[in-house]
Amino acid sequence: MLGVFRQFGVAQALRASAPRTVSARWTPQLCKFKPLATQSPVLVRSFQTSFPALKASAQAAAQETVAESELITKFADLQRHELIDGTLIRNVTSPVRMGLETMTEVQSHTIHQMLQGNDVLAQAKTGTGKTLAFLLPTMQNILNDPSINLQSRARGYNSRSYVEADDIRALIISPTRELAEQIAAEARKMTPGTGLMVQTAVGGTQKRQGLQRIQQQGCHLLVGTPGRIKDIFSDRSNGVSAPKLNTLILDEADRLLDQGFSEEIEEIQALLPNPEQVTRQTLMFSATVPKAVMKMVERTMRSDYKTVKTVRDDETPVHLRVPQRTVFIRGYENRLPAVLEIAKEYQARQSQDANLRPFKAIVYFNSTAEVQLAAEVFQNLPRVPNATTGRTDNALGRTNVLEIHSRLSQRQRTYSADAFRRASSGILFSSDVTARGMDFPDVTHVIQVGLPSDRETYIHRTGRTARANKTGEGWILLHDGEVKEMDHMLSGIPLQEDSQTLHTPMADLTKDLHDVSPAARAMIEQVQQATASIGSTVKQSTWRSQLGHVFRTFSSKRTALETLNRLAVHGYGLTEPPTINPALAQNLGISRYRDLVRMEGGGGGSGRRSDRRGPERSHDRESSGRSFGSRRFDNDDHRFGARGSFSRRSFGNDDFSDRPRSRQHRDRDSSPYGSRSRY
DNA sequence: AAAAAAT
Repeated sequence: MLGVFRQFGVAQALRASAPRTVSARWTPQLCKFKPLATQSPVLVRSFQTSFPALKASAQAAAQETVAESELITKFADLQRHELIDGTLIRNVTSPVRMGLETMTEVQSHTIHQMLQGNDVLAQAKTGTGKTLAFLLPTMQNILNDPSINLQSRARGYNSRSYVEADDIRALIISPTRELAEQIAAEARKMTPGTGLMVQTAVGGTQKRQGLQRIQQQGCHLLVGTPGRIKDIFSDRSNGVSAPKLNTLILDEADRLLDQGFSEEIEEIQALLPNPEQVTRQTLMFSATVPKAVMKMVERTMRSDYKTVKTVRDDETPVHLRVPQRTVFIRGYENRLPAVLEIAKEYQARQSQDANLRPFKAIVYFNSTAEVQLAAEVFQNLPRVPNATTGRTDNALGRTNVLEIHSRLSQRQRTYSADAFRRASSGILFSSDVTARGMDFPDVTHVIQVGLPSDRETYIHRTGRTARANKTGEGWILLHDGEVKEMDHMLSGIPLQEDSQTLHTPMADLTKDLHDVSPAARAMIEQVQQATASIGSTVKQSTWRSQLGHVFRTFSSKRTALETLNRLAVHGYGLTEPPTINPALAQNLGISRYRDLVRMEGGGGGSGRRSDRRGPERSHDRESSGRSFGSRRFDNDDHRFGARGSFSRRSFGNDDFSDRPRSRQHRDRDSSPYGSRSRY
């Protein structure tokens, strides 16, 4: 079977059995080089690039979109037309393996273009099977090469029982370790019986062991993260190399090519064989292609690259298809109670409605410290004996509480990812490590706590739900102060304000909770109780970790400070907001808010006032000679004692009714927003 | 002070 491909090559197979392809519609000039077309598509391509006229015509062809009717849409047909090896197709279609039958639009277009030997920029939405789209043709191209030493052949014909470590043919780069592992896992489902070896190279794992595995088992496809890949390829003595690398794939290309990653990607490319000597196909997958990234794309890919854009109407992108709700919260201290309430409200309905799937949510925060704190709070939720099960359950019953972010060891990260994948019900507190590409089955909720750093991130996070024809819902918890930025960042996204479903978001946690409904009050108190047992150092650093993001997303620095200060006291239960380094305050542009900022300096947090005053004042250039800040603390201290674990002492924005400015802000921004239906 | 990513 493989012999057929080797003998005739893909190009001929395409012409013979699938005449309705791009190559068949290419302009007559191409026909002059007919003999070449019967050889491997790699040769056709390298020829094109060296003839300007031909290159131009190829570009013209690139503009044409392949008509829907001319594309192969069933995996089985790829085998029937002898485009893809039967074993590969069996692995994809077999019910006991991947069980796939029909290709998604991205898959059919990308596979088509790749088998033609084209460079491809695929703009595909999340959850449309991008991984398979590039793995299948990549593997086929490797199998097409007669010089490839496959695992089974090695056993049969060679004295050695392994394939070489220096025969990497395809390199797949991903922005996160988990995504790399996920891609490799999918690749390994496709390879049984083909003799292809897939290996990973990611950070956080034993480098020596990884190298050993590659050396002993060989490697045709290497999937990894930039740092480790660069590390491995820079060391020429480890025997791992890719002198015949024919395929380079950048998954989540927009991420890999943006600031912070692009340099490393270029360094990796410099370590790979020169594409002038070893023909190389480059593929980039990206849900969005910002202008800044386009420059890198054009620098990396051959000029005749093809763009695959999926525009079919019935494949609406997840972020336009999934119901998404905005919940306005009174303060940041309402965030975790609101998350708890979303979970409980759904669980209550789910227990009554067999059609609802078990609660499985990813909760996104913008800093790892926040993720850690939230996970700890939810793990600490008070447990009560459950009469029916005999176990002690917390408010969420048997829901798995997991966390994932870069502060965890790779072991813990892998555990969390696997456990959440397997869990039928669970809540995963996450940083943006899982925002892109991760495929957790059956996620019912994506909850974003605060605005993400950019629009793309919002869309990618939301894309973790409603995958594989399932439904899902998106939630975002926002403060009034973030509305302006939200309008800008998330314009055009169908967000609907929901002020009905939940009761905790607008509760005033700076006051007694007697006018809050008993159920909501119970949730707030459970969160407060769970928060109380966490150390203040942790809370202080968590608080500080949010500064940058908050001042970027709030339109008013004053409101931002008030929000943060309330969070510190009424959310975290600290006696006073943490101090801020004067230089940092300067950077954040907040040093003039002397009544709201506690400047770091001298004796430290709980020291006597006189200890703090000196250095603080000396640093503040905008000082008018009066120190409201310190006075305020002095006054507050004797007015309010710590009551229980939560001080009721007000700080900064005492409450909205006391501050006409804040109220005005709310009235202006919140109400009109709430009443206008944007869709 | 801030996701991620090499040790």
